[in-house]
Amino acid sequence: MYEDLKYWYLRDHKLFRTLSFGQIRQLCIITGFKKAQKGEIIYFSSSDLPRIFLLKKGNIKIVAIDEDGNETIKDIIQKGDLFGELTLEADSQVNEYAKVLSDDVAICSFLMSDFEDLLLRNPSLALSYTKFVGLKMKRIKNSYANLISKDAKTRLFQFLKDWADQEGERVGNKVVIENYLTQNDIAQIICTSRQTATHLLNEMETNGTIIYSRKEIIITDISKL
Amino acid sequence: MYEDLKYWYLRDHKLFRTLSFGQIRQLCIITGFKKAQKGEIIYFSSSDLPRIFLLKKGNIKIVAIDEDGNETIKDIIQKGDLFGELTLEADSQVNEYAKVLSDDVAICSFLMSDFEDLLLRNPSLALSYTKFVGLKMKRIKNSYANLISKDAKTRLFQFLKDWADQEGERVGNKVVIENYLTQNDIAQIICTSRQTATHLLNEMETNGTIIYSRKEIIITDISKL
DNA sequence: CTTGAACTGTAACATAGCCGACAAATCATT
DNA sequence: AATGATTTGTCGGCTATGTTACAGTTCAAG
Repeated sequence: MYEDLKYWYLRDHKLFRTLSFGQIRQLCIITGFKKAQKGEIIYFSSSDLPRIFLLKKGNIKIVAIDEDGNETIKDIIQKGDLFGELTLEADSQVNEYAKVLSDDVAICSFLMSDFEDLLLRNPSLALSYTKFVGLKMKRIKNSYANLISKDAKTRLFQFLKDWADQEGERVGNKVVIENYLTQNDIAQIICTSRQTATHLLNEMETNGTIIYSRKEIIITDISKL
Repeated sequence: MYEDLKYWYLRDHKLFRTLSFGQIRQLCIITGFKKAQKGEIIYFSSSDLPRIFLLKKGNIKIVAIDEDGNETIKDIIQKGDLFGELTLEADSQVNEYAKVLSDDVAICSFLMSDFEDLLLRNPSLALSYTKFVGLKMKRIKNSYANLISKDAKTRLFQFLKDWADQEGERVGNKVVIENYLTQNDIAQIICTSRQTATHLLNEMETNGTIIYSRKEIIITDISKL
């Protein structure tokens, strides 16, 4: 594999910026690299050694399947995000897979054990990582709090706002979001039925709050939510 | 303050067991210690320096108040748990307080900045701590997943099961739990109205699944849920 | 033993949103 | 252009649960 590329990818991530180039080189922990196309499904085989992944390009969704076969969207991972067992604790019984949402995707990965070694040798990185995991936790807490106490409409609003913040292209008060999700995906994310999501989106469209298409979503005035 | 007591309290916590007595002594980060009685409310004043707390004795609940004045139970903290800003990231805008549930309570606390220093000097502790936060996250994820996909009855069952696991005194298939929660508390934890909780508890009592009183809850046969 | 506050019990009513069912539109593939 | 698969639109009935409202119980404190 291209040695320089490895380092570049790691340095690029905000978590690793504190490390010197020498340190990264010396530690050199990347062991896997993968490209995939839209719709492709990536399994986390539990038999395999536990890994941490870094999404370099594109978007994927993490889907969990429970005992009854119901699918839930656990997470939407965006460019630059780390994912996988961030808790550094292998957890075999969970049944999850990742599905590629964008046109294509680049993922690199490293072994959890290697990463642990790295953390042990770099306390400041360990601290950053702890904060990173903490931040992730805070986000999850927040979004769940929303799910529970608010109704479907508010949840959709909140979701659109978040999405716009993270990925939207803002022009004045107008925000354009590239829409790589189906209405069903959106429904699953905000935890409602597909029908309700459809209904609410159409309502917003007739209100003039958004312009919806399969390619993109335009929020006509973000300041009005 | 009693120097020995400090060390003892820290060593006692599973997170700190990896440290030698010398290390703890040398680092010595405990700065606060507090006792409180049932019903007392402990505010986390945001003006104060950010701290991490360790509950040595008793139970408390963390309650958050949102913009509309609604109260939600964020967490139930039990003996031996760490709480406060576990993410090591001060977060001022959250409006939370802690209320003492058990007869009395002992809490010790240390400054977040001191703890950070400790982590920086003890990478293996940092790693343990990360895993600890991760575990906490996993628990939260699970309980929220429950809240969302299951109905109130299932949620109550799950809650009772968890509670029994954590604190129940098991005699054969019978489990006795010391009940320091009101039905309203339970309702808030499983995210339903007080009335529904009451109704479900009574239903379980007439079924013979549980024997409920304000002092204790007896699950007649844990194996049947 | 009394009194007030905090809990617990019960009922009637309203409703958000789930579900099933099907039609229409859009997209990908040959 | 044709065909099948996926996604979106729409409707009505149904159920779990929130809400409002009030009465009965328990408990602590004087």
